[in-house]
Amino acid sequence: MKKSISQRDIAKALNVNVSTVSRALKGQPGVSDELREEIIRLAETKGYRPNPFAMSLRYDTTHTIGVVVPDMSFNHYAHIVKWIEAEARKKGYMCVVTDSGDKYNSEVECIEHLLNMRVEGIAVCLSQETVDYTHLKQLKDRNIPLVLFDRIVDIGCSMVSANDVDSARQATLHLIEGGAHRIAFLGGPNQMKQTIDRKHGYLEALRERGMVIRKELVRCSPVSFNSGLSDTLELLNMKNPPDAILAAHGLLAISAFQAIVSRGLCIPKDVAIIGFMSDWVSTMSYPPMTFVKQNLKEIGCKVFKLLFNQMEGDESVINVTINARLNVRESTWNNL
Amino acid sequence: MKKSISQRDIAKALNVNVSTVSRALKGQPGVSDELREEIIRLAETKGYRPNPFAMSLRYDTTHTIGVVVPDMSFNHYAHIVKWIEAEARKKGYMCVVTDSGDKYNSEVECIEHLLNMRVEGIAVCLSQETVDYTHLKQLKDRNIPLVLFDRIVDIGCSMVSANDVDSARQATLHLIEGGAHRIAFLGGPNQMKQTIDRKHGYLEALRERGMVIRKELVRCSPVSFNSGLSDTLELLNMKNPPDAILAAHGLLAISAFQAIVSRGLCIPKDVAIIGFMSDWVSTMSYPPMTFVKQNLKEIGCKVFKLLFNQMEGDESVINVTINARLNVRESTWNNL
DNA sequence: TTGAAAGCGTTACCAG
DNA sequence: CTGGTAACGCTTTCAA
Repeated sequence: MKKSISQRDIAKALNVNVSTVSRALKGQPGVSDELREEIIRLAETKGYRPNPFAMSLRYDTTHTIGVVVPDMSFNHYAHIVKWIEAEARKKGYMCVVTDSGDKYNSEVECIEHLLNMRVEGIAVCLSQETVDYTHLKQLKDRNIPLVLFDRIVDIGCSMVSANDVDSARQATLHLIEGGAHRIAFLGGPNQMKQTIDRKHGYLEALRERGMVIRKELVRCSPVSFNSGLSDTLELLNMKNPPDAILAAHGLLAISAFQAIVSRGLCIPKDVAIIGFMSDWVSTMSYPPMTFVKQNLKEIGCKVFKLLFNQMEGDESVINVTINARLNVRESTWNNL
Repeated sequence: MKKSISQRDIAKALNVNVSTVSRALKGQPGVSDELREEIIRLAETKGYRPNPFAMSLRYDTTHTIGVVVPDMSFNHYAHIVKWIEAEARKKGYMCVVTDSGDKYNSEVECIEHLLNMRVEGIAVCLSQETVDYTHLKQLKDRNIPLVLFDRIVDIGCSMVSANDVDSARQATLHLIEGGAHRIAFLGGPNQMKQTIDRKHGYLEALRERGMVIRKELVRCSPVSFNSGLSDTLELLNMKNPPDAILAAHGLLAISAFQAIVSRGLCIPKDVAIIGFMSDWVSTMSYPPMTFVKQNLKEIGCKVFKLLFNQMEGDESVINVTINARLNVRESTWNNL
């Protein structure tokens, strides 16, 4: 790799002092116009770029943020990252993206990796395994801005998430209004606030409508295609199988859908289904799936904004909820 | 942000010289065992981390790579990035991911952004607009390792891509064997090598089987949902509409599929379809879509490996092809 | 208007 | 075995 040219190189070539070059390039007073022009010209022709590492050393600032997501190959997370990165770049920030693979250990490693890099702020979407938050609280002690998003937990830092309780409630109400009597809930591990909230909304709707809550219809397992598949198959094997399913994660929605189809059952006649999931898949399925649509762009932009404010010194802890809303398609009864 | 502690801090606390601390921490000879132990202990309790920026300054090396993709919210690219990042982190490299939004101007900006960051290598998946490669050739002049992937172009650097010609050929042969007589091709802009190659494979198959090549069935437009939709609708409006479609990009496959369905046509009876696309969507569609499956993990890992080798000084230009293969489902005739 | 020097964190080299 | 110092690229303060 060719060595890049420095202010010193320019100074030498022009037989002036580095400090003069620095002033000239920064547009500071104290350089004659002709000399300044000459310096700038040479800098441009030689392709001078300020060395951000020297800058970092000097100012103890890195202009870099870190992001941790559970799985970049899952559209939902990647889509949010896209907008975090876009906003960051607009403000001149680098964005180091890391993938925890939905594992706690790896999440800790990612944070460690980012700390080593001296990022100025970190945005995290928790892994489904995470129940210990010391690696995050540690950030607070070190005064490193932190924003949780999507899968959050209340540890006293800013967060951005969907209105999980209410959107799940709305979805469940929609199923009830369509005539479902035995609505199953498919969620992630029970320690995840996201799962708890969505389950909460589900239960709330049932209570509101005076429906019986059946524990056996509530399945909370690790988020994975296989667990979604087997949970759904078990549900369908019951003496009294559910006539509707609310899947609280995209993967679970996909696997539940396929389980239903594999049984030769008709959607929504035999079993209706609603998923928290992304547009493409829900549009392409047959029948098209009713889904809870989240505004991923808004989430991503807001995450960076909160992070940025914190990095600028704003100490306030803000909890932002981005409204998701139900898009009704044919996997439920869209003729109500 | 709390100032992190440095070797100097440790040295001061222990009343020794920084250079001694440095040696102790690096495990170099020239420090008494007791002193070394004391230094290490203090470093640990104080939470010392080497400052990578000081390191970068010292060695003119950054341990950072950059990635440019057209659209992180599109699963295909995000999935590749996931594995580039994973491999990079394994080797202690930071991975700065940027999203060009499939725009040439933005791609140039991304490269610029990465160069400012002094990344040691860059992996690029070209935007569909890119026809001018000076921003990439410039990297060669500056001796910055470059690997192109997925959407590549031959400018004398290492590349990783799918066997586009042959997989398109295989897909087309499959359509022909299923009885299709008028096979349409849906591709991206004509300057994209990926489109050219896939079209080439398509034409090769037609010629092989002695079929007439109909120019009006070949549609190359910008890659977007809307263009795929309107191109397909126009095809279906023809006096002699196609009885099969080969869609050379995931978005085009999705939009073509929906266009066909919106016309009330039956897949594959009226129109068969094969797409270059990702697993989830093709599994969830009805009927499940026959698709060209790429090994995205292998692509991502290989990209980093090539980049890494170059960063280690390997000058060889390597062109890797990762075999994709046809997964036959019900959007074509899977009973052949 | 310009130059010289110190400092950011680290390492390498040379002296003691 | 340990200390001092220069160097990496840049900015800032002070002196000329």
